[in-house]
Amino acid sequence: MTKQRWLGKEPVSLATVAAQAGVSIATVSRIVNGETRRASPETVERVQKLISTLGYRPNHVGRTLRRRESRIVAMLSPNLDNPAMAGIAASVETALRSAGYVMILCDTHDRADLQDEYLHAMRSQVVQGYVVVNAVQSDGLSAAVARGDPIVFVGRRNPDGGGSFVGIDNWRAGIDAADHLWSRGFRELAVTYPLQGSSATRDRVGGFIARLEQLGLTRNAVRQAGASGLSHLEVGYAAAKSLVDGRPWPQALFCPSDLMAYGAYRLASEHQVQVPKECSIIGVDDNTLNAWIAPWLTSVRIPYGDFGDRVVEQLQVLWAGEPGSEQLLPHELIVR
Amino acid sequence: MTKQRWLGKEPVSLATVAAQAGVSIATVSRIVNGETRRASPETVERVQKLISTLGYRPNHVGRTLRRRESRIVAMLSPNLDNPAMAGIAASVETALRSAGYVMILCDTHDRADLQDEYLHAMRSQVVQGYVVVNAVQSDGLSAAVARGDPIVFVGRRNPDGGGSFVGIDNWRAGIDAADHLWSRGFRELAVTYPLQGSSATRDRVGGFIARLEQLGLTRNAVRQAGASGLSHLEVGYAAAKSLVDGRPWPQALFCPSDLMAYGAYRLASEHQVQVPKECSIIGVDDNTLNAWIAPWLTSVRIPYGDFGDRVVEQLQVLWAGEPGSEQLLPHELIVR
DNA sequence: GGGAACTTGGCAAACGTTTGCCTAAACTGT
DNA sequence: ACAGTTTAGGCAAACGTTTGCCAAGTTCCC
Repeated sequence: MTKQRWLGKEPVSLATVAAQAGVSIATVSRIVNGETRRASPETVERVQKLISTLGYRPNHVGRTLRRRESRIVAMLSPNLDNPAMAGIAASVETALRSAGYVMILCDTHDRADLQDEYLHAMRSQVVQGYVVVNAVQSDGLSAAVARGDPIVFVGRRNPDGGGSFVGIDNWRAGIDAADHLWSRGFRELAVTYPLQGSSATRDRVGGFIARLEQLGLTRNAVRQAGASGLSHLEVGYAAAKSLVDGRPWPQALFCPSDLMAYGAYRLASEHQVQVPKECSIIGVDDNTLNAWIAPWLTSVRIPYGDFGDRVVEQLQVLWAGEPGSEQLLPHELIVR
Repeated sequence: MTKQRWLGKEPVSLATVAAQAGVSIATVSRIVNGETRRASPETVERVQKLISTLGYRPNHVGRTLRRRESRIVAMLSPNLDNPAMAGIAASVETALRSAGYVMILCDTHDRADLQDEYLHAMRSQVVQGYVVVNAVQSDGLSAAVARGDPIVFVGRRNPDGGGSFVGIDNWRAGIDAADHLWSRGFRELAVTYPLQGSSATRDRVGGFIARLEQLGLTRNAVRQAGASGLSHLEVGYAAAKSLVDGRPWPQALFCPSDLMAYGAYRLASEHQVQVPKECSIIGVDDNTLNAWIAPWLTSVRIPYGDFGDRVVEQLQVLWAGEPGSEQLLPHELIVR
């Protein structure tokens, strides 16, 4: 009794409308779905009036069971606290909505077990597709891919390879960062990275170093330091610490994410090192807040706001039974 | 054919398992739900083995239709891009998950029409409850409240009054900010606010001004400026601009949100005004990033990470048929 | 040995939709 | 007038579960 009060006092269904209108459920269903040719104009009008006065709304659960499509898409994201992830979530949500879908959001905390748990749970919910941001390797994911479930990978590629992907050319982003610093005349360079890095951060760092070698720096001339930790903020701080431990700060430091750059910045502040005067820091993401409170940071802007549309495009491709593709969006170096 | 490939090649249902096991659907259903006393130990084992080898997972849609509970909760939030909102979303998601629910996330962009559209859509999805962050007044919302739908309001109270609420004592937060600045000896004070402000920001500003009057400042001694705009970042910038237009900067400035404080900070930077040396800025929220890149900002910390548990508590109260209550969480002034 | 109680499990009705098929009645053309 | 077509709408099966009720068979107690 009290348990189902959430349904409203009057769970008005097709049957309710049909009874009031004196027609069959089938007829009401057809009218609801716009198939007006199967009923006389008077019937249609009578039923439509009743629908609006009774406030009838099709029950999606019944519809899903019958039609076998839920219009629900699951998004699995690691830590939503990361502004970049939140940006992706917002963008995808908006794009899905305008395509008539709703999004179930799952925070995997970057853990393989939680990712699997969610993948299972979402399958139970009969979701129509998955958007997996920064996927980690896991059995459940491999199984879903093998099953042919429609999955769009965002940020990181499918750990098992293949499939739909939306992101940027991370290697190229690293190259662009290197070119920028080089053209400014910096030669004492350093890079920090997360130890349990994903393909995305690895590529950024890889591109950065490879480019510098191409430009004439020896591999050892580029100082490198990794660290591990929960958040990129802490990773950036710790990595920077081990980088400058007892040594002078480099002229410029490349961090494969803005959060890591923030971590490095904190250490620089503690060391009274001025950014960017004494040490330039360059990150990746270009968080919205940078323009307001971190103008000292140069960053490779990733157009997260454009991800949503591409993700939905890819989902539609997969739903059509065609193979997905890689969508690389343009990034842009922002200097303030 | 291709259309339903997402279901997997073998949509294994109770019927599948039952057929293989040579028992009825009912028996399998009972075993799945742990009602083992209704079958012989051998049957139970045989069925359970089959369940795991076939990879059977209960279909939530069928279950929802029958049981009339979807274990889905809808969260309506304005702009997820705001780190505070993202923090709430993350916290609520985690709390819901550990209570066995999943969350559908809807970004209302602070628009009444979108809020209504989502409320309708979620009702169709037969969600079991709603978490509405910074609700705006709308017909659909009033209707949902009147219907007795379980709704927990977060951040802003129910515009129509009453109901469950999770948030902080905003008036008190304003008071605390005033006390802090006063105790530091500042007497030339100012405050900015959004023109189309919510009850939350109004209360913060109201408490701030009321306290200063109590302390002996006349109302006119507190400089005030409002502005409107899409984002609090821009509002903060514009309000600060109109505040200092041709006049000296105050000793301290209260902004009812961190984002507004960031906006004011940008203007201060453009005016070569040092923060906090020449002008102290105090915000509300205490964004995680403050410790890393905005140590100049004093802020009233809102424990967003604790919101999730309280929200779920309130939902459970509502589901039990009891009236919800107001949950005011403790805030804390953070000075760096 | 006979009723009571328990064990094991099946039947079938719901939950709200959608949709292929059927059927009358009305209309059309010749 | 009669066959053929169109119109208007109902029937019932399915989608995957859950669960109240019923029915045999077994055990137990006196």
